[in-house]
Amino acid sequence: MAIKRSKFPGDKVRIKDIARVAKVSVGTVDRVIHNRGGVSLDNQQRIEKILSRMDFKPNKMAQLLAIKNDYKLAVLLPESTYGEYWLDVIKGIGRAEEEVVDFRVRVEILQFNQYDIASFSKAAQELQKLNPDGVLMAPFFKREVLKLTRVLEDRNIPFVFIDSNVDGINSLAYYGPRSYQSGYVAAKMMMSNLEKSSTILLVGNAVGSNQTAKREEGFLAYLEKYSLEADYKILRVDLHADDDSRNEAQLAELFRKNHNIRGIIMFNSRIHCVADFLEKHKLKNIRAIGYDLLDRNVRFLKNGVVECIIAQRPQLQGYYGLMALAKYLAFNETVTAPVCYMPIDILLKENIDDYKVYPFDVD
Amino acid sequence: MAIKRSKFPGDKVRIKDIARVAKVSVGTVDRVIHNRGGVSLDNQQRIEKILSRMDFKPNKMAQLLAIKNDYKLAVLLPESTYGEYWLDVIKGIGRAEEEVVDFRVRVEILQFNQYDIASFSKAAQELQKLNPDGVLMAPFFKREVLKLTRVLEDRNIPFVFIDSNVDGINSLAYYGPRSYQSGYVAAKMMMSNLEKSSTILLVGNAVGSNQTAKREEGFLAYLEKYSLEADYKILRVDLHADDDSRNEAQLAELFRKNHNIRGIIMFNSRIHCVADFLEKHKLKNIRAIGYDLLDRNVRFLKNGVVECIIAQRPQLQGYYGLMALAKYLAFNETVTAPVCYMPIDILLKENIDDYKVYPFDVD
DNA sequence: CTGTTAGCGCTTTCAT
DNA sequence: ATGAAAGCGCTAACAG
Repeated sequence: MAIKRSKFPGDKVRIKDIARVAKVSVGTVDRVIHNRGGVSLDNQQRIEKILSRMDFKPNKMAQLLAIKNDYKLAVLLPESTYGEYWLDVIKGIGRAEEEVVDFRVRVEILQFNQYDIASFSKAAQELQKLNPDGVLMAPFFKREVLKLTRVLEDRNIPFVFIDSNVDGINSLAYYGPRSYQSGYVAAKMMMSNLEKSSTILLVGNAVGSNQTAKREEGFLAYLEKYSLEADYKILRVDLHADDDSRNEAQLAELFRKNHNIRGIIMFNSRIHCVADFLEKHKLKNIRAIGYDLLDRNVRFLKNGVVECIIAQRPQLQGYYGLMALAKYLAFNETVTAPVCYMPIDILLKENIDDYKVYPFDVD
Repeated sequence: MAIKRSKFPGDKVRIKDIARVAKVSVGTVDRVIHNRGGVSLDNQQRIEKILSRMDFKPNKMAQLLAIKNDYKLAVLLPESTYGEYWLDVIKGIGRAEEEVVDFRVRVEILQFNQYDIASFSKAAQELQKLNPDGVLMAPFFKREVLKLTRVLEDRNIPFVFIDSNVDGINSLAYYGPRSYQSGYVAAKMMMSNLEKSSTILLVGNAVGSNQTAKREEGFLAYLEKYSLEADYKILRVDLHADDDSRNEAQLAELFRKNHNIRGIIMFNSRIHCVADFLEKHKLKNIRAIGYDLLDRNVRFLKNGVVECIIAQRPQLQGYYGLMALAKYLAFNETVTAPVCYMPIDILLKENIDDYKVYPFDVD
């Protein structure tokens, strides 16, 4: 299909125009635009006035063409060993990178083991050696994070948090969930029409992350708010990240001892483990609710073993995080939403099919 | 905060490099890159090979700086008289426009009365006079749409549909909801724990749009699928777009005659009318479900009068629609997802607060 | 058919 | 403190 074009309306005001009006050279105008100094106070002020009067907006193309520097962004994330959650985050980062690669922004990804402080420190070291122009990170291990951000602040390197926020640190932006609130939502989904005096099983992390803990808090807060604790029996158990057979034994034991389990909520992303168990033992009529759209979770959502999954847009977190840095650095744009919480998405069998966030994605 | 920069790695291959390798001038290379013809077959093929071997990627900045044309996109949408739904669409368009305005893409918005064919035709006429390079439209009035798209196809002007799709038309892309499915989801939300043998009130459009009809179909399909029709009494009524007092009378009448109404689903975006009524008459314990996050609807969601709102990302539709055109025209990018259905978002009192789609939005 | 060249708007260096 | 001019990579008009 041939592409038609219309003439460009020559309305934009250029540096040259400013220079002509101010009766100075483009060089001088450029100096005041960028506060490079070396301009007489008189000229300085006069040109500034003209600049704003004529509403000068630099042409980004020309700017980027003329500038010879590029921006190196470092990304610090957990490895994606335990489910593809972090892969989704990286996908979003990749999409953002594509959009800004033409603006001389490059991205380097560093990963660490989310259960191993030392690996975080090591990655943080590497990051410092990279000497990036900006950093995007998931702040695991508060102490280490503080150490790192202090260095970054010293070097005037801006950084953005995703996944969870750290109080008292002046980051450029935070894009992530409100875990407490998402636990609250999960409770709502769990409790609507759950048979009274039945048992609800809460499953947590053996390793214990801040995020799952907060979700649980939110969940319990809902029960309390609507005074539901008395009507149900609440059971609590921790499962391990990798020991499947042990987990299965644990679940079997629980179900043997409790015949009235009607609801299971898993606060981390491994509801599929529970679903595996339920499916294998043909346990029906149990409402399973979990987090994060891992493929295995989605499968169980679609076949009805899992009732509901709460999601928090991992892709979007990565995308927005990187874009915030890129816009801040390459476009000199201020970040208008320094703190932005991800929507708490409620996914059911019935609405999972149309749930995609990026139509321009490759897959 | 001072911005640090690292050196740009001089890795990019330029037209000049290709020319040197091929022992021709940049002009010739440019000709084959753009298939402008006038190149000997020999050179043509040789240069093409070198181009791909050296993985030449044009520098967009330079390109956009050199090109003097701009792209004029026309947008054809309903007026936003009846609630701010279309304002949200426009907001998304505005955001997209901002992102591409530096790439010489301008946007002109034309609006019509969605209840008046003639106004659509008139707007379509204007649009043709504009002679845009691309068109984004909400295809109301199938017949008229066909007329318009035929003209556009004749002139090789690409167009994108949002809000609803038109079968048998070869649009560049479609971004919108699956209304049937969203009705199905609404039914799920309605029926979970709804008291048996109670009455459900379905409210439709007096004017009747395709979209509301499809939502209703989906809703009923759910009831049928789970054989719920027998357990409930289904009542149906149409309300009018603007006649508030008449609507109120109608509702009052219905409630007088039916004392067991426990659920109300409104298939258009005016659940707030129903909510007004419920609030005024202090009718509690009735599950009201509706569509679209108009401010008035959200208010009732937050205060608990409305239980659930189904939303379909109007902003995103506008944003993606415009971006698809812009990328196609200004960036020569193919549209990877010609048909993309919007997520069916389930909003409750508990998750409405974090529901925003654009962290970079002004508001 | 092919090469040359003058921009596009901005940055930056080098004189003055 | 200021101006002139050489690019950045690409396009397009013009000359051969």
